[in-house]
Amino acid sequence: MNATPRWLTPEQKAAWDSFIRMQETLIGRLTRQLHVDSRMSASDFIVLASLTERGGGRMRFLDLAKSVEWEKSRMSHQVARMAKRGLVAREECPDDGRGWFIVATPAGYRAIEEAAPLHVAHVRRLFVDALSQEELDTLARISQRVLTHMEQQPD
Amino acid sequence: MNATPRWLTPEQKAAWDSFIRMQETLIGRLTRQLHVDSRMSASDFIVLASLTERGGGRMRFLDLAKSVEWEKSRMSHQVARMAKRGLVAREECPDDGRGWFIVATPAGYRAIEEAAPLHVAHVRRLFVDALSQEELDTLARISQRVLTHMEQQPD
DNA sequence: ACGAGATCGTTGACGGCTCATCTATTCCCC
DNA sequence: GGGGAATAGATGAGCCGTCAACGATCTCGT
Repeated sequence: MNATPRWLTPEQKAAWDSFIRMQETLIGRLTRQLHVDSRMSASDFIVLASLTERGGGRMRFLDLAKSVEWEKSRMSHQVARMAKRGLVAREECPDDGRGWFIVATPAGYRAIEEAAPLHVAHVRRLFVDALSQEELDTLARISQRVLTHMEQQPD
Repeated sequence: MNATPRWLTPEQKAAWDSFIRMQETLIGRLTRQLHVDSRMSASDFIVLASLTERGGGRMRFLDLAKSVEWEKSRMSHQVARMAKRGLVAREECPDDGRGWFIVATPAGYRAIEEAAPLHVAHVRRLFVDALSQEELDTLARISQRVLTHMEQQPD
């Protein structure tokens, strides 16, 4: 007895389903809109935003990866693609022969500065405007609770 | 005056950030866990689940796509991959020479039946168990509100 | 000073997603 | 019944993400 039930209750399933549906629809629309507006992927945006805001336009590779919570492999591929398109550049690191600095190029700055206000406008239009400040606070609290809970769980 | 502000308020930004972080972490962990447990992608899972639950194991291609709200191109690629791995098969449609039925193979049934309880267990462990039923209801209501709001917005 | 192990980052293979374009059929209206 | 528009679905290019394996450099104990 007290076995974990095999399925979710209808109420639990309803919550899960609507969360998943909302999240997929919202992320999908924002991603497509970002691409249409700015010819940038969500990954490009996040990397440039973190690099310029939190790193002053210049960060060690792994610090950059940590700042957006990505695995190094993902960041490595991403930086390679962005370097090819001229959004960032790699600079040698004098203190550590293995390492690199990733630098936002002028084109990278231009790209993020043009994209950011448009992106924020869509976030507002599709998400923020749908909810009251109280609902936003509640969602933040719930999200934080799930995050904290996950941190305590293995994998 | 009354111009739309360029950025979000700190409270709005906090809500947005924690939602995004939660959603990415949660989806990422569930996806990886599904692959480890069942050698299946989230897409495989969704398609097989919809096909077997809502379609009795046999559905017209576009009905299947609509049932999971995917574009036909995405579904076409997905079905091609799944067919190659033997999870589904295509059957000709007598009523419409352009169309196909997508059928879950025995291997497909086996795969979803093995994967589903494991997946649900992770959803419970990482998400449902983090929240009270009241919080789940609140999240469902908020998600629904965002969805409804998005439906009224162009693109 | 040297070797084991840790750390920094890259690479290749593979599957997944989007967009644009294409073919084959069916519908419908004259 | 013939021709144009709509519909069903496939295809190819290009980017993105994961996993596993790898080479290069650094660190630290002895």
